[in-house]
Amino acid sequence: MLDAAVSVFGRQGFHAASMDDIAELAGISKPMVYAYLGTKEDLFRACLHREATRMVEAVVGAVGSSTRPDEQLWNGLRGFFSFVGERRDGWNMIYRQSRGLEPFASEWAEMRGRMIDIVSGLLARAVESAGGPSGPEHLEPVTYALVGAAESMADWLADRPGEDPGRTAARLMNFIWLGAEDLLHGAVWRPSS
Amino acid sequence: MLDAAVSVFGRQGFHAASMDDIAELAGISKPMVYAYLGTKEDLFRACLHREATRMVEAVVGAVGSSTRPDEQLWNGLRGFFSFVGERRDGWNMIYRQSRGLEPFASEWAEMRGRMIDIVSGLLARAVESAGGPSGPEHLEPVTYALVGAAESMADWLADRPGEDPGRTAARLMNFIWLGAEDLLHGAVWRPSS
DNA sequence: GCGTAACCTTACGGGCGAGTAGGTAAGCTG
DNA sequence: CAGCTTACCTACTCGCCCGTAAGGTTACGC
Repeated sequence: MLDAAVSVFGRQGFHAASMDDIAELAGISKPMVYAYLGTKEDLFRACLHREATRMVEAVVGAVGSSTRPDEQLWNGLRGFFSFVGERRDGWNMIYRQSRGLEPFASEWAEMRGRMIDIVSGLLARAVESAGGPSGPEHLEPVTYALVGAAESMADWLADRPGEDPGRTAARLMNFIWLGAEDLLHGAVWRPSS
Repeated sequence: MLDAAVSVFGRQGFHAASMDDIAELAGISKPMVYAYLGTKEDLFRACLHREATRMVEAVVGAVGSSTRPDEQLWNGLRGFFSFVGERRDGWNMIYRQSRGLEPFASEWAEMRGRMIDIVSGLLARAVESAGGPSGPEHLEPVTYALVGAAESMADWLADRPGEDPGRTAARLMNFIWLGAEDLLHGAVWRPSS
């Protein structure tokens, strides 16, 4: 039943989706939806919460307890891309439909903040183990860049059913890590003039 | 008048925004809005088109005709972040409100595709001038990663009025280029096992 | 056979907002 | 000044869709 809601919301968005559509897809009638899950807003919130939690769990679970920072990142990315590959609708809902929608902005920001924190902590440990120079305020924007890159590639992946999530993760990993490695050791790019 | 619409749409989203709100903010009455710009959908489309065009122009103009690939990328990023810093509402509209909204998905995809093409072409020249190995099908996903990273940092920037766009561009440039440079010369990261 | 309770339906109220009809007032034209 | 055009507004219609009230169906106790 939440699945039906996620599917409809993911495809149509909060406003365009009607409760009748959701009820129909779930194979029940509208008052049942209200009986079980309350208003449309409650329903959307519940869906978003569930999908976001699953996503975070997928990533955290994949990162696991491996030791080397690059391996942690690699595992996390694979977990993330697998999640997106498997749960298209959930991803649509989180990434394409919840962002900037006023009643849910705080929920969304909180869950994305959790994601940022995970990655940020991961990077911090990487910096530490490499003895690099960056303080936390250098780290935060870089974390956003990394997460954004992953999201964008996930979206690319979501529209290409033939692609292998692992392969996509490897591509991104190359891009990130070969850059990050230089950065971790203090290399700096500067404009020429 | 389009400015008013962009502002309201950017903050509220297509559905939550009412034509009365827009008319009021523009200082005219609703029938005027309809007379000049047609239906709500037309209006949204016009706004999106204008803002996206301005954004692309800002980037293309900033890339200019400089020669070195890293300089081109650097200039393009500065143009992009300046745009976002200056035209908050436009950015909100493009990035937070148009994505995945069914009636506008094709418009959005087209304009983002243009952005992707620009960056992709830029990368292709960089690869060529470095004599690197990557074919175009390796290039496309990397372009998505790069664009996604820029978008995410732009969003980070949009919520932090104190930040300097140039500084943000430099951060991203470091992250991207020090990674890209390795890649351009054929370096590859691999999982350990 | 009749109450009744759990469960689900159809079918409606009501509000909100897109889009419009029709009116007002001011500027030309003769 | 009469007649026409332009520019704009107030005030309405109408449809959509959230949320609910009222009614039907099955299962069980007595």
